[in-house]
Amino acid sequence: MHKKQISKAVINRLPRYYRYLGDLLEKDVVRISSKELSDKMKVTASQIRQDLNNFGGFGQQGYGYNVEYLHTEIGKILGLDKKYNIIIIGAGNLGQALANYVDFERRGFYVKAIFDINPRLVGLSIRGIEIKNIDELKEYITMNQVDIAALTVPKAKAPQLAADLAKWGIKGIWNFAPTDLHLAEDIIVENVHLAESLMKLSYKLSEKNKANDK
Amino acid sequence: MHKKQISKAVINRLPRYYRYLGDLLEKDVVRISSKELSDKMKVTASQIRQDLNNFGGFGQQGYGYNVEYLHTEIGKILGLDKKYNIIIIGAGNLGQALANYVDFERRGFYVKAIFDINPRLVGLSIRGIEIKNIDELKEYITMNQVDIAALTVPKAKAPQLAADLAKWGIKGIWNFAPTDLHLAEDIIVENVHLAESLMKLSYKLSEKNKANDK
DNA sequence: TAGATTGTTAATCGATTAACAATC
DNA sequence: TAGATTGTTAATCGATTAACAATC
Repeated sequence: MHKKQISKAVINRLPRYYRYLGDLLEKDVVRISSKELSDKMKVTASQIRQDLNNFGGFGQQGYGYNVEYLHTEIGKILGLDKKYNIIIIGAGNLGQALANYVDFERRGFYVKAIFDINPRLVGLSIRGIEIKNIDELKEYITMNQVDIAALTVPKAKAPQLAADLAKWGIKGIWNFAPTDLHLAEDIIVENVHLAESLMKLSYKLSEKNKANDK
Repeated sequence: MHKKQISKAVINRLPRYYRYLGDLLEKDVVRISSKELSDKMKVTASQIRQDLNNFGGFGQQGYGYNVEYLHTEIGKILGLDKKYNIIIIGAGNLGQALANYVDFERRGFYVKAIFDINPRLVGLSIRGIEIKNIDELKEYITMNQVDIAALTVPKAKAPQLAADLAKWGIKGIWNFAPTDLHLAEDIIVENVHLAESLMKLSYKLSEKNKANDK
């Protein structure tokens, strides 16, 4: 059976749908039409229906979509019905911020350990999660089920570390280092490049300035 | 004169070009062809040439591109030749992580103040930058030139705060709150939705699992 | 039933890739 | 000059939007 590949553009929009549906759910909204949702989200109703129908018919003619049901189904598509064990590598400010972000657990992402190279940080705890020495990383991954490693280490350290993580059996890397990790393609990498995000903001600001100067 | 609008896809790629060129520059690489760069970046040479030619002819036939020149020119396109004053609103973990991220200054982004509602944080300093009471926000913005506000506050507070910031004359918002800010269109918003990034990773992981189960 | 809204096909639009003449 | 590589046009591909029959 030939399953049509879902386009990347669609996947990128799914978390946003999920967020809006979660917000509606909190407001006890029971049903919503693609038109109503399109008004809220500033996208076309057609796009919403096309996107959802990549995964199945979640709506009902003449009625629209049941908010709770659609929220749950998109959650399943995103894999949020599963639990993931995360380790954070790099206990700097960003690593600590991630470790403190309790909301992740609500979505099934559990931070199990933090690793750092700095002996002054090793032994400390964040939210009850111990900072371990990075020397113990290999053994930890081998002995525990770890699904995701969040990489908040300096750029220079990231590629080698990522290669090691892949070798030791990590499945996914949430990469915050400002570099691309070129790994075997069965290792999933999701990048968060803050500097690039800020540059986009900078671009848009200077575009606006140019427009105003005219 | 009719200036062709640059597509969003192109803008999104510019910071990545800038990063690769910066890396080449550090390695003292003088020239690079679109073909060589395409091999490194895993994109087509054709796309690189198309992207760059939206902004002008930066290369030379038979030679390629001068790395330093191209780096500088893309920097100008991105507005990195200008200086920006940033304030951070929300001195939680993420706000503190941003305040500590020295590298931003290298690119012309200067963190001038941090604001928080929590009286226990007010008065503390991060890298010599004082945490002020959020009550002083309006006056600060009015009295100082502030270009960008990084918003690292809880979701519930973000929309009202963003509306206030817009009213008080902020030009750009770097939004880390997991919500969309619907503001007048002359206010530039750049979102960093960490939870959505993690969901994409989750999706890709569960896709891989499904493929393996077959 | 009549009205509303989906699911889905077809049309349009835009982005990417290929190809090659221009030119360094 | 000959070889290399750009800048740019044309062809292809994919994503978005429009339209409407199906159906609740």
